[in-house]
Amino acid sequence: MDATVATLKALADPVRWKALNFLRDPGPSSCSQGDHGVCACDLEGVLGVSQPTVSHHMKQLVEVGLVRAFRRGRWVFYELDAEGFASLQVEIGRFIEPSKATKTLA
Amino acid sequence: MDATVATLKALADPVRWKALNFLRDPGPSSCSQGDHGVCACDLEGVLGVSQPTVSHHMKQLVEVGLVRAFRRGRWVFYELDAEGFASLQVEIGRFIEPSKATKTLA
DNA sequence: TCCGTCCATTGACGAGCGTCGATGATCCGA
DNA sequence: TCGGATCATCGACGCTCGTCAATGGACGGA
Repeated sequence: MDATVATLKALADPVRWKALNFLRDPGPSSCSQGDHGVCACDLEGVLGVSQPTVSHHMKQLVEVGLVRAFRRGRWVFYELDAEGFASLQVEIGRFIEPSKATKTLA
Repeated sequence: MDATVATLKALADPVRWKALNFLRDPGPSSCSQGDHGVCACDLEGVLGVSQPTVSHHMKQLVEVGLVRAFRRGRWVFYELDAEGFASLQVEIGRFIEPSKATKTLA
């Protein structure tokens, strides 16, 4: 359950949220090929922060399992990790159903 | 979309996450009647923080629409707001479906 | 092999946030 | 009306986190 809080903390940032939305629906980018994520160099311009800050934020998103990173030659490509969002959606869904005695699973 | 980040920021805290889990499945409490939420006085012991801190955290959860507060006489009762969690679940779900061109809605 | 490009790491600064003690506001019972 | 109990607000402290400039590391082209 602490891992869930860490994932939420990674989501709860305007810059990272903007980055995730760009990964979900990137426009025509310079380096990106479209089928294997978005180049890191594009994020610097989209997010409006410096290159070290981009690296810092993307590292956090990777660590909590919301983003996957691929190295292709000199470039690093990022793409969304659906599993991380799916498990998070499950955790949040537990607060919606009234009281189904959700203690059957550890 | 900024409101979503604010909601996530409210979720991304260990104390508030613990409070929400307690609201979802409270044990036998002293003040609580069970059908209309949990008394604020119980939260102080459960969360392990002081009373002003409890008030501070619960205020944030109410402001973002994750918790509703009812005043009954001298006591304040809190209960989960399913709508807040539902809309948040929708926002997160948008990162799961591959590329459905989700820009049809504003 | 050398150099340029791209990304990661380091160190430091400033803002924001969680926390508490003290105090104020409100609401019953006596 | 008075007093106690419950919650909200205020002010202050300390820590965490986002940010950048500077530097380091890795890769490919010349």
